Formats: sequence, structure tokens, C-alpha cells
Amino acid sequence: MSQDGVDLETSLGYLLKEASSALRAAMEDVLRPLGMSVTRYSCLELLAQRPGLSNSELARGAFVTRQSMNVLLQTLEEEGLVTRPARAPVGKVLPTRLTPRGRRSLQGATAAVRSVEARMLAGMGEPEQAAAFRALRSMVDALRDGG
Amino acid sequence: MSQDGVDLETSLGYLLKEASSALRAAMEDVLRPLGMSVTRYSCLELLAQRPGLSNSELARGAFVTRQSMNVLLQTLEEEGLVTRPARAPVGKVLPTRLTPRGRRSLQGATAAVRSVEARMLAGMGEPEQAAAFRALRSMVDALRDGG
DNA sequence: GACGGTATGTCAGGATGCTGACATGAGTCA
DNA sequence: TGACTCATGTCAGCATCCTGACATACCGTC
Repeated sequence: MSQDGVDLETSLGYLLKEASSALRAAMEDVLRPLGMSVTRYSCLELLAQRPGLSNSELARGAFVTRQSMNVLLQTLEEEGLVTRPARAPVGKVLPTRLTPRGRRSLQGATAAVRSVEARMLAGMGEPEQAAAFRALRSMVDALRDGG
Repeated sequence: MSQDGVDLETSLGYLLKEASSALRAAMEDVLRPLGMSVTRYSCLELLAQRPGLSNSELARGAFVTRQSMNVLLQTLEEEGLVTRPARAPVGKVLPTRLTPRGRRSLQGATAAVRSVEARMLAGMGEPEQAAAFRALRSMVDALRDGG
């Protein structure tokens, strides 16, 4: 760098992006050897924690559009990692569930991601983590209603 | 949502992604009317604060690849918002600078983004902001060396 | 001075995600 | 019941960004 930060380095927004970017990169690094992407992992993890989630709910949870999640679900279905009923039990919503194979595929990935998160939190005490959690939640809420 | 969070809602990593996503969405909302994207704004803002940055440095600062930044710079150059020397003064590095027109184009965008950041920080006191800053920086550093 | 390592700018090809649009089903209200 | 609103699943087309690769220029050690 030619010159040290004047303003960007003091901006919480920029730092937020920096942290999120670093986290994503670290996750990609550990997931790649397992043949898994971040979006793929997010989808499976969501389904493990909340079985029966719909396509749209998964999309919101993984921060992608319905359309993107839809093609991902089709792939996962072909690979036998998830199942969706052929016809909607109610409305148009197709509740998705993990197959045993999907659960197995998720195991290693979950462990890898946990280790990344642990590394990220190393050097932070419990109260600092709690403070960070409160701060981030406050930011999310403040940005949401102002939308 | 079908069910309240079991684990994801308590994960700092997930919350970090959520906050970053909300911030980006809010920025896009205020920048779109100005005919500007987040990456475009980031590039111009970087150049305003650190004139003479190279393509690669801009890419790192805006969290995209050199290749992506390169095509953006070509566009900005065609539109007369930035200038790059035809030949590198030293090495291969082409120092980029904002034109007066680029500076003008940036003005409104900067104000808009500042307002978003202000909204994001509303409801947080000074010590909380400082705590959040320290926590995020700690996370970035911890993720970087482990890479 | 020569050499290996590193960083840069740039080109082509491909993967991923998004915007726009449509039909369908559920809930609301007159 | 019928009209209106909203959310969903899905299709097609497009934009964006990335991966891979190459030639070139600096910088260190020898």
C-alpha cells in the first residue's frame, strides 16, 4: 500500500466487509478439499438444523435468491443429498429434507467450519464475543427497518 | 420461518454474514438511484483517499480480483472518471487517479453511504462501537495468519 | 551479472448468481 | 363468491465475478 488509512481503516462498515470476506475465504479454503462450496454447505446446514425448510426459506437463510437456491436444490436432489416431495402437500411449498447421505456429507464440512469459527474467535474472551454479538445484531436490526 | 434458531442464530460467523449482507443491500439501495454499484463506489472512494493506487491494490481494497477490477477501471476510464498513464512510469504498475469528473461523481455517493453507515450505528454508543471495532479486527487478524 | 521468487497487467473461458417474468396457491376483505 | 394482495416455484436471459494462463518487471541472493 502506498499510504496508511485515512478513513477507510476507521470505518466499521469497511471492517465489517473485511471480516466477512476473510471468513468466507477461510471457509472456502477448508471446504474445497471436501468438494463443497459455502452456499452448498449453508444449505445443508440449514436443513440439518431446520428440517422441512422450503426453497425460499433456504434462499433467505443462505443469502442468495430463490432462483439460485432452486438450481442448487436440483443438483443436491440429483446427487441424493436431499429429498423433496414431487407434489406440494400444501400450497406450492416443497419442504426439503436431508437424506442420510446428505447428513453424512455434511458431517465433515460442519467440523471444518466449526474449526474456522473457533480460530476466528481465538484471542477473544467470552465477554468480548458477547459484545460483538450484540453490536452486530444491533447493526442488522438498524439496517433492516430503515430499508 | 418454521422454527426459531437452534444454533445458527447463536453463531457469530452467521451473524457476521448477515450484517455484511444487510449493509451491502442497504448500500445498493442508496447507490442505485445514483447509477452506481458498490464495487464502483468502493473503487472511487479508494482512489479519493489514496490517489495513485494500482489496479491490484484497488482490487484487494474492494475485495474483488485483479481481473474484475481491471475491466471496471477500463469502464471508468472510458467514462472519464479516472485516468491511467498509457505506459507504466516504473515496473508494470499503472497508478490510477480520479479526474475532477470522477470526484464529482463520487460526492453524492459518499454522502449516501455515510448516511447508511450512520443508520447502521444508530443505537450504539461510542464504547460499543469501539468494542465492535476491536472484535472485528481481532477476527480478521486471527483468520489471516491461519490462512 | 545471472537467477529464482514474487507481483503485476491482461487475455480467454467458464461458473455462479441475479433480474425479469409467469402461473399457481393461500389469505384478506368487501 | 370474486377481486386483490402476497408468497412461492420455476423458466429464460444476462451480468458479474472468478479460475487458469501468459508475458513482463522488480527484488533478493548468490
